[in-house]
Amino acid sequence: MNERMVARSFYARDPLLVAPELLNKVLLTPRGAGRIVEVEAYDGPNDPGSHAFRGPTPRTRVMFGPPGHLYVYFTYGMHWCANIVCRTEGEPGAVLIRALAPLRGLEAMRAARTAARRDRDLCNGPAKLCQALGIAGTDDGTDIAGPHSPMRVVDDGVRPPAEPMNGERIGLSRGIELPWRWYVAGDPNVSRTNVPRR
DNA sequence: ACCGGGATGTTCT
DNA sequence: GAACATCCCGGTG
Repeated sequence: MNERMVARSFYARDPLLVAPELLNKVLLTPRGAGRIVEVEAYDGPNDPGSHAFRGPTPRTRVMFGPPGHLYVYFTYGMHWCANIVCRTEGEPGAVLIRALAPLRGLEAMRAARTAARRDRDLCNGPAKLCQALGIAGTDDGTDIAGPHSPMRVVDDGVRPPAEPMNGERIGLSRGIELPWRWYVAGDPNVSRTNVPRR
C-alpha cells in the first residue's frame, strides 16, 4: 500500500486542528507500527491542562521548539507518554498520542508488555503504547518530520473519521472541561469509551 | 463489569 | 511536600 509521510507543515498548525486529523494515520517506529485511534490536544499557554501553560521548563522545552518533534515526558514515577509538537517555535502546542491499533511488530510489543493479556491491551493507553514501542526519555525531541526520520507518521490512504468521537480529556485536574480528546468510534484499542461525549 | 488503592520517582511549589 | 496528561492488581457483584 502507498504510504505518504506526513509533512512538517501538517504539524505547524493549531493542535486542535491537527489532533482529529491524526486519527487513522499510522505511527511508524523501528520497533513496530500502529494506527492512531485516540488523541488529545494541548493548547500551550491557552490551556491550564498543558505542561506549557506556565512557560518553558527544562522538561517542557521541546514543546516550545519547532513542530514535528516528539515531546516525551515521564510521569507517575514509571511511565512515559509521547506527544507530537505543533504550531511553531516559541508557540507551544502538542497532541498526545493516547492509543494505537497495533499493525506491525506485534511480537516485540507482546515481549515489551507482559502485562497485556490480549493484543488490544498492547497500545490502548498513552504509556502502554510507549512501552510497547520502546519510546522513552531518549526519544524526547526526536524529529519525526525529517526526510530520513526513522520514527514518523504516514498516511496510508485511510482517511480520518468524518465524525470522530469527542469528549473531555482524561486524567487532568485542570482544564478538564475542555473537550479536546478525539477517538475512532468503535475501535477496540481506544483506552476508554465510558466517558462523556458530545 | 466496576471500583479502590498501591506502585514509583521526577518536577515544581 | 504535593502533584502527577498512568497502569496494574485484587476485591466485590
